Amino acid sequence: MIRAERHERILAELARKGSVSAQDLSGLLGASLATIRRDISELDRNKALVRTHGGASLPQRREELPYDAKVMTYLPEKRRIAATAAADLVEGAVIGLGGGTTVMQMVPALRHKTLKLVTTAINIALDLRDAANIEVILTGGLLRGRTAETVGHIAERTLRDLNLDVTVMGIDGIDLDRGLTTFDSSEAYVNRVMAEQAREVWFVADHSKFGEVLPARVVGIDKVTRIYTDTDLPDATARQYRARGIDMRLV
Amino acid sequence: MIRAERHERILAELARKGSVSAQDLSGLLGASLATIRRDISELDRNKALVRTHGGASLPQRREELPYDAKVMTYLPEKRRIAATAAADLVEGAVIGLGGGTTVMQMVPALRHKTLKLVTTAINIALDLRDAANIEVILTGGLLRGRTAETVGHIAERTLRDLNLDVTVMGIDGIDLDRGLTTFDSSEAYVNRVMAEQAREVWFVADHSKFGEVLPARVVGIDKVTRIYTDTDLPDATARQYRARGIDMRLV
DNA sequence: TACTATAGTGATTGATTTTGATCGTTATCT
DNA sequence: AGATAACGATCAAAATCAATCACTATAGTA
Repeated sequence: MIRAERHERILAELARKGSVSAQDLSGLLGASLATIRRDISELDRNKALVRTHGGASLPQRREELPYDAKVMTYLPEKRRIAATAAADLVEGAVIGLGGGTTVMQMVPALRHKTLKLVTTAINIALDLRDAANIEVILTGGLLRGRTAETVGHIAERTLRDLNLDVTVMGIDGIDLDRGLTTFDSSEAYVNRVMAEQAREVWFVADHSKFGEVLPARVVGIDKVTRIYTDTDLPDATARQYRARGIDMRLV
Repeated sequence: MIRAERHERILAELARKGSVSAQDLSGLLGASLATIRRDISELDRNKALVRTHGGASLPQRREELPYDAKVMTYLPEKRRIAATAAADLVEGAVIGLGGGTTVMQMVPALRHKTLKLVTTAINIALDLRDAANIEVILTGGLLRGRTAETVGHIAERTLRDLNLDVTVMGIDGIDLDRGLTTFDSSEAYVNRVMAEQAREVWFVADHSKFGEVLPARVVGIDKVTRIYTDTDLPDATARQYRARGIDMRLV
């Protein structure tokens, strides 16, 4: 039996039982324990299963965060920014939430508010699904694996039928001339629609995002009504944005 | 038996009974008291249960308990059923997936296939978002907290524009006369639409769901083309369904 | 064809982890 | 308080693991 076939059958057995011992696999596949262990180790490296003492079991895919490293940078600042922005949302409002690590940090502060949330990010939706006074509407659409956000015409159509009081975005780049920009153009487009449907657009991000220009444009600066960022933003920069009529909140 | 299996069976026993003695577990799993105690301690550290004098009992967070118990009941059967149904999906097909604990168990087996999935359940979407050859489309709509499924007109509209090869449903009740039924009428309606959009409807559930009739009707029996269940289903019952032209697969 | 390089497999060995039994201590029940 | 059961700590036995090496199959090269 070739290795690829053994791997498939190990995974099939795992899907069937939840966990298997190396002994059983050895008998089942007619391969030695050494070979089974090598197979299991390799599949473990590929994250297809988790190796345990005596065999293997299914990986627990419980609500883990999609970003990991990105989440950690400027985390205290992100928390302050997110908590302040969340507190400023008026009760009962209809809020659009884009994806991004900073917006994600709003979740704990949103939990006890009364709001109607419209979001493209399924991890935000999952975290807030049991909040008593929050109504969560998912845009739906094609799911992007990296960011756990939905994009495409389905998401767009859902958004076009909704009128939002405020859209809160945490985008990778903001620049006076180039506006809000991000990596992925399909995500950029959905975020643009969400911004267009809202009376106000709030931008939340730590100071490192200022001056960053990325490939895909979301909206121009003039669409942004308010910005929450941290106090490390240079005064001169803050003044430039205020001159464009944006309500700057440094926390 | 490896540790992962013992842990799962301890939790299953706990979900069923509410509390168990170390003595009983020792007899049930064929492991010594010392090992059972070590297992219980470990599960207690992971907050999966609470250790008590003489055994273990369920943790206090009452919110999640009904769902956890539902996941654990007939888990081995659900795994077998789900893995078999998943393996029978032809590569490249467009599949509709409803919610439910049995459908959820298809995730590990779906991971390595090439499919286009349309689902109302965000936990399924989240688990499969990083699968290489799977395209996940979320219906979107209003999120129901208890089941993490989306419902309402947004979900319906998304589904109406899609043609599915197969819809796989795991519904709480199936009855020859009353058809597929569930608790929540809005979830029932979305599932009905998903069934209507599909060329085939596969029903997956352990044998305990047969004969159950719940308030909200999804579709009649005649809409179901294939049923996967476990071998504990009485032969007479299986024959009745076969007489209605349904392809019964007992695994 | 014969030779060689390479990768995969299975067996062996000593190291490591897990397990089950023992025993003094602690908790629970009457 | 006394009896009983469960507990934690400890240790030896058993199972599993990692590392290594020899054997086999295959492909490529001369």
